[in-house]
Amino acid sequence: MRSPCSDGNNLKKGPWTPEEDQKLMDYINKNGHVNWKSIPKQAGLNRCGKSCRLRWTNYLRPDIKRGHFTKDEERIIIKLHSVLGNKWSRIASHLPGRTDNEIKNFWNTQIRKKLLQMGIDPNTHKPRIDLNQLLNLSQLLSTMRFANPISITSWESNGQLAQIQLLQNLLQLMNPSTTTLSSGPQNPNLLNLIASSINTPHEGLLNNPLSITPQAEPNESQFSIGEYFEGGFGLIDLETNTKSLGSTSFDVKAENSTIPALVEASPMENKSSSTPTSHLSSTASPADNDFFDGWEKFLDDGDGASDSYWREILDLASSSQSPLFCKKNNT
DNA sequence: AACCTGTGCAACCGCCGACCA
DNA sequence: ATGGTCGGCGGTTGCACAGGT
Repeated sequence: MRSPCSDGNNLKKGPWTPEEDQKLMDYINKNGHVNWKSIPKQAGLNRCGKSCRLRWTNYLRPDIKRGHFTKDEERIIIKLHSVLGNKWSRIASHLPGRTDNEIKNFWNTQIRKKLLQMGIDPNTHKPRIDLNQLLNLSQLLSTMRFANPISITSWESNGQLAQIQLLQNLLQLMNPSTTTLSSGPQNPNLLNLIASSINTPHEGLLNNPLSITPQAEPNESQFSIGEYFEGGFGLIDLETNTKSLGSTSFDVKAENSTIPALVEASPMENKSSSTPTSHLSSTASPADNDFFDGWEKFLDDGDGASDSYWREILDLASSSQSPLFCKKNNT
């Protein structure tokens, strides 16, 4: 049985007038709201109960805090969203005076946009990687540079950017229209390998505890720094693009951290964004081997003239101490 | 001045789970 | 056990407004 709001009766819809607001406020202030369905009739409103409830909870409630979101609120929202996903009411429960609707709107109109501009997938809270971005590695490096400037700087000073450039060239060869690689360039294994390779082994996953205050449900209140960065750049100041590892709301105990794992920005992955899923670990996975197996197959399928050239590159990659390929060495 | 486009936000819709008879 | 009702939630829509052409 559908709610009367959806039926073809003569109940009013659309924006509320000041008179309607006053009627609803007067009634609820006097009688409270036990049964929303009965409220419209008793308050003299030609609205459905659902509409009244929405108007009250999102607008008329006396404890609603209106106005712009503060920086702290913004950080909390991003942080909680990285853990909870689109659970707006749960997020709102951590922000006194803010409604789920308000937070949802704020996310969709502002935070989401900012994250996208920063190259961060707002669903996964990770750098967005698609083929175009892979082919434009400078953008990727720019994202990584602010995520972990020390690491990137050391790469540059070690001349390892040349190897990154090499990787870029490799990727360019994986154009779907020309490659015979069965798994294809969008293979998550490839992207994961690249991402995991970028995490230098000496930095590793720290798994230092990171607590959120006030305490909430266990899965909301505690997660590791590794999960945090996998979960997103929650504490990055969106205005300045600088990391802010201390705030009034979060007690961040670990500052030294790994570069966030990179993932493929695909709709399928976004489906599972509400819970932090397992991503790249510091140990190589079979997926890594699949990547190299794929390359070997690619080489085998190629013409003989270029074989030695590509095999040389692959050997170099396999034996390199470069962070880019360290996972292969770990196997 | 008129039109177009983008943005922000209030409100609605449809689904789901809890509760109850 | 079942079906109806209700409240809550997340996704989506539509409107008002601002800024640009």
